[in-house]
Parts: sequence; C-alpha cells; structure tokens
Amino acid sequence: MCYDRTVTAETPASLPHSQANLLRIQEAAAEVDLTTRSIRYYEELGLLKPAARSEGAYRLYDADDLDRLRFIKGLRDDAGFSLGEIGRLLEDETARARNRERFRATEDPAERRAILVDAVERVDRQVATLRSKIERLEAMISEAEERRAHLREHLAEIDAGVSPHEAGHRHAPRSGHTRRSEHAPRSGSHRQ
Amino acid sequence: MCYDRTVTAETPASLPHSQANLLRIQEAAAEVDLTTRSIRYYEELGLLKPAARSEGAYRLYDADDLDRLRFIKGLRDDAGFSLGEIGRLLEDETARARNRERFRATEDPAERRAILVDAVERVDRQVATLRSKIERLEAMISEAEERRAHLREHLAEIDAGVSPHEAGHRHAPRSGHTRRSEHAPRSGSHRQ
DNA sequence: CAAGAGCCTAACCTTTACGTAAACGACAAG
DNA sequence: CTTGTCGTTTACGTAAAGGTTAGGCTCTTG
Repeated sequence: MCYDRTVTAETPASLPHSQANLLRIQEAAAEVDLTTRSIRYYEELGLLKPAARSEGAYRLYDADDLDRLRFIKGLRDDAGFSLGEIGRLLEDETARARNRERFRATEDPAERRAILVDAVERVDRQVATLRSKIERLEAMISEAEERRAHLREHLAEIDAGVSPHEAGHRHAPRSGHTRRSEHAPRSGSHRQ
Repeated sequence: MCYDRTVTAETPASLPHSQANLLRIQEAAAEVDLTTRSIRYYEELGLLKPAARSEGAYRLYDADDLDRLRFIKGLRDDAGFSLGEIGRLLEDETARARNRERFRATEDPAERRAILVDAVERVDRQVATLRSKIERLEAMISEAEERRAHLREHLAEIDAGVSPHEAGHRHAPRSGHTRRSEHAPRSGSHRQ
C-alpha cells in the first residue's frame, strides 16, 4: 500500500514547507522509464542529485528531478549525446544545487532575478546546441537527397533507353559523391 | 612521394576497367577524418568492405567508399546512432556488394532498373529515419522553450514587484514540468 | 637489393554506460 | 517484532567502440 510520502527531507534550516510528493527511486524510474541503476549512475556522474534523502538513506525525487531525468534521457536517446556531454550541457549538479539553495535562501529580488537570468541563459545555450544538431542532420538529409537525385537520374537514363556503356557515369548503383578532382559531366560519349 | 595508385584490384572476371584512383587506408582515413582502426573496425562489423585489395593484401578504397565512410561518420557523430543501428540503416555490406556486382554484371535494363529502384527506396528510408530524429529534437526544443517561458514568467513577476510568497508557484528556479496528477490519493497502488 | 615506411592480423587494454550480485539497513504490514 | 519488499553501497561483469602494441609482410625508393 502506498502511504503518504511526505517526508521532511534535507530542508537545511528547518522549514516544514515540503509536502512535495516525493518518489523513491523505483517509482521515479518507472515514471521516467529508466532503470534505477541508470539513475544512480547519473547521480554518480553528477548529473542530478535527488531533492532529498529519507531518514534512513532513501533517495527521494521531486517533480523537478523527474523533469531533469526526462531531459537527460532525451539528450541521451534522442539527441545521442554522451553522458559527459550531457553533464557539460546541464552544468554540473553542484552549481544547480547551489543556485536552488541561494534562490530559496534569499528574499532579495535582485538576487533572484540574477539567478533566473542565469537559468534562462543556460536554457538558451541548450536550445542552441540542439538547433545545431538539427542543422547537421539537415545537412545529412540534403546529401542523402543528392544521392537520391543521382540515382533517379540514372533511372531516367535507363528508361530513356540509353545503353549502359554510352553514359559517362560511375559504376556503382549508389553514388552522389563529392569528388574534388576530375568529374566530367554527362557531355557526349566517353568510354573508359 | 605519391605515385600512381592504379592497382588492378578484385575485378571479378577480368575487365581492366579500373583506373579508379584508389587510396590506401591511411589516405582514406585522412580524407574522411577517421582513424585506420575505426575503418577496419567498421569493416569487421560489416559496414563496408574496401572496393579492392592489392596484390599483397592492402585495403584500397575508392571514392564510393569514402562517401560511405563519410556517411557512417555523420550517422555516428551528428545523428548519434550506434554502429549497430548504422548497420541496419545501411543494410549490410554483403547485400551492397552483391548489388554492386549484379549491377555491373547485367546489361539488362530491367534488372538495372530494379536495383536502382531498390537503392532509391533505401535512401528514402534513411531520410525518413533522419527526419524522425529531427522531430524528436524539435520536441526537445519545445520543451526547453517551455521551461524558458516559465522562467521568464517568474522574472516578470519579480520585476513587477511581487513578493515571493504571494504567487502560487513552485520553489525552484527551473521548472516547466508536466505534472500528470497533482497529488492523487494513490492508495493501494504499487506497480511491479 | 636493402631499407624504411606503410599495411596486415591478432591480441590485449581502456572507457563508457550500464547489468547483476552480495551483504546489509530501512520500513510498512501483519 | 518479525518479515517481505525495497533501498543502500561496493564490487565485479559486459558490450560497444575503439587505442595500442607485437610480429610479420609489402611496397617503393635510394
């Protein structure tokens, strides 16, 4: 039976403000579809630290942590970054914890503003990284489509009844290369 | 110095048609910016087989192979696919060799057409795979931008002089989550 | 033709990203 | 309070993707 996970957690000073609906590692893992091992490993690498620990030593994750885990997973699976790169992208967990801390600790709007501005910039850098990845993928698509066009050209030749030896093309079915040196376009006939 | 690499290679039947400008492994590696080890490893995995081998046993790569290597590298670095996935995407080298072979072997336009059509379809599948990857990245960007918007909201609040405790938001600076059930009394639930 | 650079295979080493198991503590239920 | 299920740490195992020798050919050139 699932009782009331309302553990008081690491609240540094005292504040009982946390009624945060915390999850234990298995529940968190199920939620974001990762193994517990992976989550612990990511912690080991400094990618995230659970929001709290129970009296004993159970890791307890809040909604924020789940977001972060989902993001990590996305970066890993969808974007194909290594955990090292992800770490650099997220900027390490200690900095995050410190900021989280500072944010709660201060009442000063200026301070809070600064922290938020910082966070926005971080997100912007992440987006930029993702965009550049998309661009590279688009370049690859362009190349692939070039290959495709080339193939269709050959097809057209065949359909036009050109006998194989009178077109001056390469031998393999797939092509679309980018040879820097010689390459005579399909002018006249040229045997090898 | 760099002499005339005009080796006769594996030409199956006889045909001395190859004046193909072949490169040895190091040269190829330099050209596509991979290590020789990686290239050999990819061969071991069946991702590509050099167009030819010299009298002795030197691997010799043609322009086609270089394209393929560049493509593999792109899939690995830019798209973040594993070599296994890349293998599936490229469809293994034996099939390719067979087709290359068949293409050269036949004079029959119908046969040639079929092979080309096949190649076009393969390229189309590759493009589709890349597109889906882009979509997932775009989804990630959307999420990030959601986070960003959230942060800017908080900023606006602060700039409007809202004291911290009178807005009903979460505590951490970064957020933009997707909380599915804001505290449903999940009694008696315990998956797995 | 001898030398040296380059290549070959085979084998072992390393790093990353976990899986899996051992030994022990934590915690809700009966 | 015992017990079953979960959790914790520590440690060893493994697959993927190469790096790095070692020992032995192969070229091409002086």
